[in-house]
Amino acid sequence: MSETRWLDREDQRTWRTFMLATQLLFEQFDRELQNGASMPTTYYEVLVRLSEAPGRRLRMSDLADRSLSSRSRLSHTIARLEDAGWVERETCPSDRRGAFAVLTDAGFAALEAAAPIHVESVRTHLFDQLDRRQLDELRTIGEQILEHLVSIKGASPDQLGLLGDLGPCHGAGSEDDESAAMS
Amino acid sequence: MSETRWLDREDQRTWRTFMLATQLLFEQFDRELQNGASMPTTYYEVLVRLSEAPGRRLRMSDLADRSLSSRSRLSHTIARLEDAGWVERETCPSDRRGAFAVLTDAGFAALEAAAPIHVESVRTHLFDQLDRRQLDELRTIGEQILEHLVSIKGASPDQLGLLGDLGPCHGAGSEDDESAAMS
DNA sequence: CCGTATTAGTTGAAAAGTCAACCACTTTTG
DNA sequence: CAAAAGTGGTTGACTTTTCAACTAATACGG
Repeated sequence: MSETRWLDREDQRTWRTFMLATQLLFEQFDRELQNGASMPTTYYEVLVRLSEAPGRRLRMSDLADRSLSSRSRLSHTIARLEDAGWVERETCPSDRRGAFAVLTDAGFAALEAAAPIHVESVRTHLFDQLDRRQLDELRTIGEQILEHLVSIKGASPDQLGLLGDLGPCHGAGSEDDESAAMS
Repeated sequence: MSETRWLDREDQRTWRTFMLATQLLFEQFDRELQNGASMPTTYYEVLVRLSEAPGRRLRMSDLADRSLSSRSRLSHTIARLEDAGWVERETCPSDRRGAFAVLTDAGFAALEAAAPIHVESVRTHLFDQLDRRQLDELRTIGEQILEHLVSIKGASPDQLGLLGDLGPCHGAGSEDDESAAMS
């Protein structure tokens, strides 16, 4: 085991700034979603992933990956969402161990109410604060980190399903497809 | 209330990539600190902030801000850290409501053991994946977001104390001052 | 000074998250 | 095709976090 590669003053500053900014940024998003739509981000994540899945349904494991949750956590979360009437469980015909989580109409309505709040947060506190070049830079940085994490198995390709069908971005997609844009 | 400014395909991709990458990155740091040093990041954060404070002590509120924790949460956390023998509470002479959290020698030792693990994580998964230009870019982006959040009171200047005396980075500081470098 | 408002910090109960054990069902394999 | 191994998902106990209420001490305004 070799000598520790400590961070020098400047790298230290970069690291702390990055950590602080992202941390506070996500806290801000959480707060605004909670205050404006009475919905925790964990619920929101789940509802979004379901809403954009075919048939508004997803297998539990699949949903767990896409919403960056452990299977266990998702089980508990879905239980709460069922109580709220936003999601229902359905057994899988082809594999009787399996279960689907299905978004209900009430769940979709709750999501529709919450989405504008959240999107506005993301615009205001992230996109509006950076110029095009910085946003490109940020995406590239994210992609590199992601690629690295996948390569060392710190991330599973399934989690990348979160990126959806958002192809490698030479997109001619419809801009106003609301149901696919609520992230 | 005006029309929602939805994200187009490309911005959507940027946002999700950023979110996914940061999320998984921090999860990776947590995992490696937990596996390699049997210490959750919440504890680590607290120990670091204490270690770099004068006298290795900090008022509870101050520590709460710097470790990005609520006061309540910090109270509970410090209780656990006291049980572990890593921190002690001390009453404040000048304000009898107040309390200090003080890092013990055992706590400092635990931190010294954990720090190399964590620094190596940050290097490997963040710094080693980006070039100098990208790191500069990332810092600037962080600073802009931070400035914005402070301006709308999404962040308190006290939390910026986290950035420490790391002046605006024209640093001629000693590189091997271990006790100040364990972040 | 006295009463009111603030501030520092804690507390306990409820909510959410983690962890490991566990069913029930599939798949593999000898 | 039976036994073993693996997969999908849930459960319950335990830990951590949140939330609102609370104590105690300081600050402020008349």
